[in-house]
Amino acid sequence: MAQDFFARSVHEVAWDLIGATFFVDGVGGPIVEVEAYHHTDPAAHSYGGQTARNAVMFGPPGHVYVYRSYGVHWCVNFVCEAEGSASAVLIRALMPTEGLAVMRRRRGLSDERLLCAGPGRLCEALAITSAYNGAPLDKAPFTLLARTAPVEIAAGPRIGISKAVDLPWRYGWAGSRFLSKPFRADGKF
DNA sequence: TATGAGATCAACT
DNA sequence: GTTGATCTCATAC
Repeated sequence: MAQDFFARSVHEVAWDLIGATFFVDGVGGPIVEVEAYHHTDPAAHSYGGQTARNAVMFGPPGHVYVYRSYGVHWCVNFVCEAEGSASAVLIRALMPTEGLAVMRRRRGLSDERLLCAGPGRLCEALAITSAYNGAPLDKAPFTLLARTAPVEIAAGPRIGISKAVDLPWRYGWAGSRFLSKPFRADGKF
C-alpha cells in the first residue's frame, strides 16, 4: 500500500486498516482490531514531545513503531498523517489465515482464536520485535493489502490505558471472533 | 466466570 | 523510584 494511504488522519487510516491484510514474511491475515493515537491525545506516547523511544512516531508515515510493553511484550504501530504529526495506529488483533503452523509454534498454542488476539500476542505470532522499529511498510518483510470487500466496523473506548479513557478510538471488525475483546453490540460505550 | 499476582524493563519523573 | 497502549496462570466463587 502506498504512503498516501497513511498520509491521512489517524482515524481514517485506522478505519481503512480494518479488513486490510497484513503479512510479515507471508505470515498473518486480515486486521480485525486497531486503536488510534494522536499526538494531542494524553494517552499517546508522543504526547508531550519527542523522546528516544517515540522518535519513529515523529518521522514519515508508513513506517512501523515498535515498543516494549510492560517489560515483556512488543506492540506494533503504523505511523500516520504527516511527518512530525506523531500520530499512529496500534495494531491490536488479526485473523490468522496464512502461516498457521508457524504462528502456533511461536505462540506455543493451538487455539487459533488466541494466536493474534491482542497486541502482544500478535507480535509474538508474527515475530515482530524492536528490530523492525522504524522499518517501512512497503518493503520486505512486510506486505499490506487494502481490503477488497466492505466490512462492518465498530468503535469503542480503548483498552489498557489510564488517560483519555473515554475517547472511542478503538476500531474493529464487528462480530469477529478474533478480537482481543468484543465490542458492545448496541454501539454504546 | 472473575479477579489478582507476577513477569521484567526502559522511559520518564 | 514509579509506571505502563499486556498476557498468563493460579485461585476463588
